[in-house]
Amino acid sequence: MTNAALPGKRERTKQANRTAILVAAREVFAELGFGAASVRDIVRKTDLATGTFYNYFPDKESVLRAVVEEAAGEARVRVQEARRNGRTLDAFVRDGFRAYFDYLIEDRLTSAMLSRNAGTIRAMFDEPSLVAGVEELAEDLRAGVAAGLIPDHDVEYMAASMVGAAFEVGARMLDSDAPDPGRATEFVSALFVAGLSSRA
Amino acid sequence: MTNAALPGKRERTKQANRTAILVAAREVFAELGFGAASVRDIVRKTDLATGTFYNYFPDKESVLRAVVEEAAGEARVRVQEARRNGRTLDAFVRDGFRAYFDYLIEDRLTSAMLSRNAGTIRAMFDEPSLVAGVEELAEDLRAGVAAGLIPDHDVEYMAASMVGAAFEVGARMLDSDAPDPGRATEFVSALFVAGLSSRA
DNA sequence: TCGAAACTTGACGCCCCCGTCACCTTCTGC
DNA sequence: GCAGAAGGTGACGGGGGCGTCAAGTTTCGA
Repeated sequence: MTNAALPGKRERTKQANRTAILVAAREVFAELGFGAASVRDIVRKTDLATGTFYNYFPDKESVLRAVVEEAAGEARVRVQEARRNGRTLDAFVRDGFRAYFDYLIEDRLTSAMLSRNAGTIRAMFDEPSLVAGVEELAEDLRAGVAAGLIPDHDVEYMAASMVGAAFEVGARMLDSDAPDPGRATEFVSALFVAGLSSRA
Repeated sequence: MTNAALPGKRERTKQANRTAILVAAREVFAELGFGAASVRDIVRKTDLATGTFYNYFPDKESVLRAVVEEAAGEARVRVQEARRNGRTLDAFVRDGFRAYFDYLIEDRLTSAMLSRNAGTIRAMFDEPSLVAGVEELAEDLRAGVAAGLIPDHDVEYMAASMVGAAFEVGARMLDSDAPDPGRATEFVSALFVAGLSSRA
C-alpha cells in the first residue's frame, strides 16, 4: 500500500496541511478581505485544529505573504516570459497583456483575492512591485528602450499606466458574462502601442 | 456671547460630532484598513463616548459609506467640471486628468484612504462607479463620442483604462518627494490622446 | 515489535469588541 | 428661571478571537 509519492507520510501530510491552509486562506481573504478575516475563519475552512495552524504560520500576515508570493510569482513569471519573446514593440505589449488577461481568467479566485486586497498588500509589503509587478515591467521596458524597441519616455509612468490600465480593464473583463481576453488584449494593446510610439 | 452661526448650539454640536467621527474614521480607515478597524478605534480618536457614535451611525459600514460618499463626490465633481469645459479631445482628456491629480495632492489623507480600501469599497458598494467614477467617465465619453469629439471605440474599456492608469500613475506621483501633477498630467494625456485618436 | 520523536488537538486564560441602556448633563422654549 | 426634551456617557453582558500547551495520536527507525 505504498502507491504514494516517495516522501514518507509525515512529509506528505505536512505538505497537504500547508496547502490546505493556503487554499483556505485565499478563499477567506477573497471573501472577507484580509483585515476582517481571522485565523479561525481560515482554520474553520480546513479540517485542522487551531493549534495546527500555528505549527505552519506564526500569524495571519504570514499566510497572506505566502499566498501573495505564490500568486504574484506565478502571474509575473507568465507575463514576463510572454514579454521576453517580443521582438517588436507591438509583440512586447500585446503578448504581455494577453498573458495577464489569460491568467486572470484561469485563476479567478486568486485574482479576486489579489484585487480585493491590493490596497492592504501595497501597504504591507513596502515593495509595491510585489503586487503589481510594476517594477519588473519597468525593468523590461528599460531593456526595451535600450534595445531601441521602445521610445525613451518616463519609464516609471509608462509601467504604472500599463499596469493600472490592465488591472482596471481586467476587472471589467471579469465582470462580464463571457470574458473575452482577446478583446481586452486588443483594446489595451492598441492603446499603448499608439500611445507609446507616437511620443515626440 | 452669540457670535456663533445662526443655528442653536444643539444643532452645531450635532454637526461637529458628526464631522469629528467622519474625520477620525477617515484616518483610521487609511491607517488600518476598513476590515481591521473597529468602531472603538474611531471613537478613541474623538472625545466622544462609545454610545454617542451609535447616535450618529448604526455601524462601521455606514461611516465608510458616508466618508466615501463625501470624498468620491468631491473628486468626481471636480473632474467632471474640468472635463465639461473641454472643447477638444485634448482638452477633455488633459483637464480631467489634471483635476484628478490636483485633488490627489490636495487631500492626501482622503486619497490614501480611498486607495487603501479600494478593494473593499468595490466589494461593498456594488456600483463600482462610486469608487472610481468609471461609470461617469464612460458617460462623458459617450457624450464626447456623440459630439464627434472622440472616436467611437469600446467606451467601457476606454473609461476603465483611463481610470486605471490615472490611479496607478497618481499613486506613483504621490510616492515621489516632490509630486508634480503637471508631469503626471502630461504623460497620461499624451498617452491617451494618441491612443484614442489613432484608432482605425 | 516497541519506544521515542513528531505532530495534532482543543480547551484555556486573556483580551477586546459589539451594541445597549439607565442615568446624567445640557440646551431650549416658555 | 425652570421643566422637559434632546443628547451624551460609560459600564455591562454576550460573543469571539488570540496564541499556548498538556495530553493524546501517529509515524518512524531500529
